[in-house]
Formats: sequence, structure tokens, C-alpha cells
Amino acid sequence: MSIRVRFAPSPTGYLHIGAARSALFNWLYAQKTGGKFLLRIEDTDLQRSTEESTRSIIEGMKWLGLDYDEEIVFQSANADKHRAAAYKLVDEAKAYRDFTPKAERDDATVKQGVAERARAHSEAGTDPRDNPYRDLTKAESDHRAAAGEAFAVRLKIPRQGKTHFEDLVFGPQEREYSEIEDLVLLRSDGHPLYNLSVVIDDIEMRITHVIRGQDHLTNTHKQVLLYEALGAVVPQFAHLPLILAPNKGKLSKRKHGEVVSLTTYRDRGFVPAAFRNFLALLGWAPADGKEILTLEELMEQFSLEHIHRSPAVFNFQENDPRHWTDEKALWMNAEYIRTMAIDQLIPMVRNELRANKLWREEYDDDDREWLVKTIDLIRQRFFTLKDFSAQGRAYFSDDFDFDEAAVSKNLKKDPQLRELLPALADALEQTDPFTAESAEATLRKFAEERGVKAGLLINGSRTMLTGQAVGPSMFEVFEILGQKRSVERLRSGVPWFDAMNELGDV
RNA sequence: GGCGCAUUGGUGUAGUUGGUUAACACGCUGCCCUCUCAAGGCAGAGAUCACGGGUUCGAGUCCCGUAUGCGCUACCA
Repeated sequence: MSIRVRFAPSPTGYLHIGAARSALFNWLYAQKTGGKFLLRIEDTDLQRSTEESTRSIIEGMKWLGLDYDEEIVFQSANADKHRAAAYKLVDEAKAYRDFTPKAERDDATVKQGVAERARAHSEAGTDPRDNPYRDLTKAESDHRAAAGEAFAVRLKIPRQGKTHFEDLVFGPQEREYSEIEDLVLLRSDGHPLYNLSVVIDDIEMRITHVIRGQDHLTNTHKQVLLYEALGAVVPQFAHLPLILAPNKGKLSKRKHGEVVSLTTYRDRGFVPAAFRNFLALLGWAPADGKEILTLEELMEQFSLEHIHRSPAVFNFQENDPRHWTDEKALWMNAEYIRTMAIDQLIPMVRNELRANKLWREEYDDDDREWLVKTIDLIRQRFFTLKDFSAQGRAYFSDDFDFDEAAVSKNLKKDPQLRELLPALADALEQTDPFTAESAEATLRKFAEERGVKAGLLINGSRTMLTGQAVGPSMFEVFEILGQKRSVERLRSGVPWFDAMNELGDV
């Protein structure tokens, strides 16, 4: 039987990076085994589910390159099937109607309430399965239901025994029945609940391997019981270690904001392949230890056996813009930007420049060669795609900002530059042909004649031409920018020095 | 409270059946290169493998306990 896996997010917000990793692992497993990767949107919580969230999930997956097979399944569309299955279990006496009135719960304190109730049970030694309706006669139950009394449907967990299943990551798992409450399958308003819905849908979709977050590990026992009650084959399970915040707490939007959202990485200039590569290394490592892996290598090397069991900390520093996300992710992105095939990089740069009105159609045409050369030159020290429009702006537009620190370090520091730079412009204007080599020869000769260090002129030029204190080899920059623009920008320097004199800070 | 899972340098990980100085990547420090900053090269700091007991000639690797963290324990997903 061929392998079928699925990613089943609930559309209650942006795509969380933990969820994105689950999607990735499922996808990789399908690719590796020649199986199918399906997408199911678990939108049964109508209050919290939004279409916008569904869109963002699909977008995020597309961005990561995770294409799914077959049609998307919307869980809400299957509610009738879920209900029918629950009623069938009632008929078979594997589930029962619970006529206990629904208890009101306060959303904000549910977690706490649940824990307290559980504590009370364990302290008092009462069995959570004790329920006056559990053993109601069929006639009585049918009668009350027919009379219109509201009821929830609960699965009848046997009194004695235990469940067990083999988790592909966490190994053999066991749980006493006495630790499992008779779980509610259907709410008293007829709404099917999570555990029922997943199981029915997974059966329906013929899922063979359920790969998901570890937060579902203990609940899996309930699901195993359901599969058995339904007479279905229990799939294989593989639970993934959780991704934690730096304080080893839960990584959540409420507390940590946009770092946990996949779209943030797209919006802040990540190369999809880089982020995908980084994500793959959270909780998994290839056998040979190689960390930069192409998609093909990931697909080939991925295996459930190498997923480990301890949670991974996603390392970032809140309130520090320089370390806004995991440094290794940032490093990996830079690595991809400077080493990936330039043809693959260009479309991303094009998007970035377009978004900032820096793109000219000639770049795809007459100026293609120039563009390739320029990108190849500047990408060497960029970390994100954003850098192309920020630090790299001066390469694509005459309208760029000057970095203040660069101006004071490379321009204002030496008053001689006021006169030297325009003079250098004159010399460069006479240089023919104008290439990196000839520009270098001109500049060095000029420096020698004036008795100044070449570095002074080089650094001053860099700031005049690019607005930056750092950047590629200056002579390459001269050539890239061309004679005309280089000369113009060197001459435009005068205002800097005028302003400097007015302020009297020479 | 109960049950479950985890615990290797700051972070991500390797250490498959117990056996030399615990390996790699990111980050950090210094040096080289150099027109700056990266990249690259070289060197280095940083882990008594959570702690305490055992088993053994020998344990990060096996056993027990403790601690800490996380998860689950809903008519949420």
C-alpha cells in the first residue's frame, strides 16, 4: 500500500513555524517514499477559523515549495459523516448519550480549570469515567433522546486494560484506560469534536502515517481507541519534538509576535530554500552531518528515524533588531543568497526591487548582463533579500540615503576630501576606457601625486557613491556604476562639506 | 494532582551494539588577507555529557532515584 500523509492545520491564524515544520516533514516523507501529501484544513471551530488564515496557510506552503496532492479537504464539510459515525457507535453501544447539562467554561481559564478538575479527580480517587448515563439502558436513552432532551455523545472507554501503539519517533507508548476519560465525540449541539473528526477524516483519506507535533502524543491513545471502535486500521504515528522559545517556554504569537509566523520570513527577505533548510534541521539531522542541503538532498536523506525526541529551542532575542530571529537561520539565508544560482536569485531580487520601485524593465533585457554582474557583486555580503533595496539601493537609483556613521567616518573626518574628491572625479573623467583596473590605476596614481593614502580616497568614494561605509571592492563599484555616475556622485559631495563648514565642526 | 516525554558547550545537532584527548554547524575571541565590511584561511575560548546513586575493569551511552522543563489531562484544536 502506498504511503499517504497529511498536514492538517486549523486555520485560526497565520502559519506558525512549528506547523510549517510539520508540513515540511510530512511533505519530505511523502517525497522520499513516493507517497502522497495531502492538505486538510481543520476548520471545525467556526468561531476561530477564518478564510484569511486558510489563505495564509496555503500561501506559506506555496512559498516553502510544499505542493500537495489531490483536493484540499475542508473538515467542516465532513461534519455529517462525523455525526453519522458517532451515532453508529451509539447504536453499537460503543458510545453513549450523556444527558448531563453542558458546563459553562470561561475561555481564559480553561487550561487551569481542566487541570484543577483533573487534580480533584486524582486526589479524591474518583474515576473520571463515572457517569450516570454510561450504563443507561438503550430504551431509556432512546426515549429521552426522542423526547428532545439534549445530549452529548461520549465514547465508552473500557474499565480494564490499556492501549498501546508504536510511535515511530517516541517508541512504544502505553496508557491505562483508567487515565482516559470517556471522551466527548459530539457536543450537545451536535457539533463533532476534534478527536472524532481527525480520526474519521484520516480514515476517509486513507492516511497511512500521521506525522504531527508532540502535543498530540498522549491524545493519540484516545484516537487509537476510536480507530478500534470504528473497526478501522490504525495508522502509523510519528510525533515531532516541539519548538520552544529561548526561555524554553511555548513559542506563541501572543508572547513572541511575528518571529513565529512563517510569512514574516517571506516578508523580511528570506529565500524559501534557506528557511526550509533551516526548518528541516530543527529536530532532525542528516546522517552525514552536512547541513546545507538542496531540496533533492533533503528528500533523499530524510528519515523518521533521525528525528529526535527532545524539543528544540528557537533562538532569538526579543527587542534586539539585530537578532530578531535565530542567527543560524540568518546565516543560512546569507549563505544561500551568496551561493545559489544567480538565475534563481534574480527573480527574488526583481520582486524586492519592484516592491521598492527600483526595478527597470531593461534589467530583463539590454541591461541583463549589468544586472547579473551587479547582483553577483553585492550579494556577497547581504543577509536578506531586503538588503538589495536597502544597502543596495545606490546601485539601482540615484536617490539613496547616506548612512550617517559612514559620512562622519569616511567623509567628514578628513577636510582635505572636500577638494580631493572632485579632483579625483576629474581624473576619473579622463580615464578611458573606464574599468575596474583603469579606475584603480587612476586612483592610485592620483593618491600618490597628492601624497595621500589610497585608502582615504577609496573609503571616501565608497560613501559618496553608495552612501555606505562598507561594501564590495571599490574599483568594482566604479565599473558597475560606470564613469558618468561615478564622476557625478563624487562631485555631488560638495554639499556635505558645505554643511560641515556651516556647522563649524571641521 | 495524575500520566507521559525530555535533559550533550549560549543555540541547533553527532555521538547506532558501553572502550583512546566528547565531534560538527551557528554564534563568540584573536590573527592572516585587505580599500571598508563580509566571505575565505588559520588559531582559540566555551561541556566534569542536569544532579545523585548504582551495574561494570570501564558509562554521555545500561538501571534506579531526584530536580528542572515541556506536553496531555475540555461539550478547544
